[in-house]
Amino acid sequence: MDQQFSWGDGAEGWRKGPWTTEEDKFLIEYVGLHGERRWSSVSRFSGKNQVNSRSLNVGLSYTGDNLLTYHVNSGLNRNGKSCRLRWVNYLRPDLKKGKITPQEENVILEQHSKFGNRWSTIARSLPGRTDNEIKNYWRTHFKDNGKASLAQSEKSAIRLLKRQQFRWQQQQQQQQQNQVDAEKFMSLSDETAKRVAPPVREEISFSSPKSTEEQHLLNSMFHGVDYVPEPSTENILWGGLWNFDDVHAELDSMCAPSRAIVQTQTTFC
DNA sequence: AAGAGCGTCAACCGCCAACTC
DNA sequence: TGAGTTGGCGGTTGACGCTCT
Repeated sequence: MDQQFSWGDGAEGWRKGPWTTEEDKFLIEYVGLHGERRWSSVSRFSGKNQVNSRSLNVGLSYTGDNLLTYHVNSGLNRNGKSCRLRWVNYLRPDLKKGKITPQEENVILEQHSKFGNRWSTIARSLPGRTDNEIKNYWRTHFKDNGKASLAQSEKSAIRLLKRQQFRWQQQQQQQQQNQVDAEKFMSLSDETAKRVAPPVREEISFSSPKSTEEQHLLNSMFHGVDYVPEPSTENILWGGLWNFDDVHAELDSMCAPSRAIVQTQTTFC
């Protein structure tokens, strides 16, 4: 959280830099009441949770004499553009988090060949994906493909594959652990069910939804729908990434186990 | 072990079109 | 009708974490 101090305030007094969970909460509350418009008035809006809202704009600034100035305002001390961007790219409940799937990758390639760098146009073909996300994806995966040497592509691919295999192993371990836990829980549940009070909805701590699960939790908050985790599509992506024609044979053999995983996951989905 | 390099992504900037008064 | 405001868009930057050398 100390990052916010390094970014400091903008020339016009607007706060810049990473958003805090409180600011997110405030913005969500604002959009819930006023809809996705009048972004510039977010800064003047005071939420119903006045205590928390006030705490949003507690800022510390360095004055130059080893003094930290403490200032409190009402409203969200962000400019309209920043608010809109945060909402559109991160807080919108219909956002789809997680990796770009091969299908989406194909759409991006297809649309980019039609429209070029018109990211917002491309994004309309991919519900739940933002122009920023697509832009970043394109830059990361395709932009320099023409320039990149084969050796670099291979190195990059090997590195990515290793990382993916590592993650998959971790996922498997986690699943096994979850299964063990679930079995333990089930064996205990019969005994405890009689003693436990009616299920209490666990309070969601409001943090930035970094993961798909967190994003779904946010969706639940908006729509009152219970969150049901979807099977991970992360591995499926690799089917798409490995479509490059010039991938070395060595990589091919390395991919074999990974492809088996992809197959399994695909049938699961 | 440590620094360099790379990938990823959130956020900012500047421009421009649409809207409002 | 023109000036000011607002919102949308594409480009760019910077931080962070991971991998490589």
